[in-house]
Amino acid sequence: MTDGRSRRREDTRQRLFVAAVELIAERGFSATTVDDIAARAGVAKGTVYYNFESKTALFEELLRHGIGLLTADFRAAVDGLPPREALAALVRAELEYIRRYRAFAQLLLSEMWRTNREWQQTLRLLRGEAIEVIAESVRAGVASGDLPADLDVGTASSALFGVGLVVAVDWLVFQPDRPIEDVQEALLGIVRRVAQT
Amino acid sequence: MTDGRSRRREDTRQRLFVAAVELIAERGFSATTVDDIAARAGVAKGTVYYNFESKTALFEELLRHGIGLLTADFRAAVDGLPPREALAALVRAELEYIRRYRAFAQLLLSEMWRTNREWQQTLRLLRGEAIEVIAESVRAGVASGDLPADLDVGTASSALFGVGLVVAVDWLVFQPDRPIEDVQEALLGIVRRVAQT
DNA sequence: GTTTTTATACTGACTGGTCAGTTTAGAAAG
DNA sequence: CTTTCTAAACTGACCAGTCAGTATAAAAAC
Repeated sequence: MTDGRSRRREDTRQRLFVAAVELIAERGFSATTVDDIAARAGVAKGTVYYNFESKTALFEELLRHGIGLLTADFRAAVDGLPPREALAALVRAELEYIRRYRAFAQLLLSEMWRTNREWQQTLRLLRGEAIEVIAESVRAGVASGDLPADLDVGTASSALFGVGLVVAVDWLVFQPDRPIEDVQEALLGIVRRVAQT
Repeated sequence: MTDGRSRRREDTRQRLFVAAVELIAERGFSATTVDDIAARAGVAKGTVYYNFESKTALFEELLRHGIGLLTADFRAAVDGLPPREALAALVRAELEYIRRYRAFAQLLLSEMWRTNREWQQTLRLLRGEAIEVIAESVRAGVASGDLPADLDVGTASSALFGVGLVVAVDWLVFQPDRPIEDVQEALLGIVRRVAQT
């Protein structure tokens, strides 16, 4: 199944993803040209269109791929943990992810709350999947009494997700010298306080 | 001083601001055309260039105008208040602002953490001015012992600013039916807890 | 007060360039 | 002998910015 041909192809697609994510994080989708993406990936323009339907399709697959990884990390992080520990693990996982896929996180932050774009629907769905993992832990915690009973599951989950994203990206952009541990500690401290019953 | 001519011109500029902010919030800067802006403002394309140097210049002035209003609101909100009350007042002011200038808030969220764009410098400066108002209250609170001594002023201030923006815009985009008071209460509750000495 | 002049505000067709996407003939990899 | 990629030319839509000309309000001249 994974013969040399499809591995090679997967490699090319990966290089295109990396090139696209970096450029789009910097300049935004519309300001990034297909020629730029191809050049940075070290590939001919035709190859982009051999591997993807269109520029938009490339971007949508990129979103699917990136958020898919994040969701998987979230699932792995909470696996088997009780609610309060699960929340701490989620914060750690999110920051770790953002540190590793910095450009993708920046791109997400820029596109997440935009309306009226073609991929809006896709993004909304994917966001829902990632947040649902958080929501499961919050829901369990509220049910078991480990978390405040008056906590609104939906709001708390999306707030946790969004706050991690902003604080981490803000740190990456405006105070890149500061060690990530500081940010993680600050965020964990906040979550711990808010989670107090 | 305010003769018919300059009043008319100011009117046109205002209409262009409103049109531009709505379109850019939806589609982003690059995907918004000058023709679109002119059409929505109900003026000819040439008028845009009569009133502004370029598309980018229009956007930069828009940023200045919008963040200027926010900073002024912040100053008015904290005026004379002791630190802890000042923080609550800032949260209220920020949410009130976002409710009123919804599109601008969305635009800010999308463009704030982008790198390598022409207006990046301007935006960074303006962000600094707004956050400095928050920082003054935090600093005073830490000094007087009203706020935890180990609170990092810079991080806390920018986190407060960013969190308000994200939570509010997330609410506007994904749960528009929910009354703003809920969001305000939730946010105030969090800030109160975090601010505990 | 009516006419002429001037300054300011605005118009919209036009231009030069850019960019997504296509096409082609062929090379390289498997 | 098929799949994947290359290189380069090409098309057509779209778009930022320009410019010659028009409209209008106020000031100047009569």
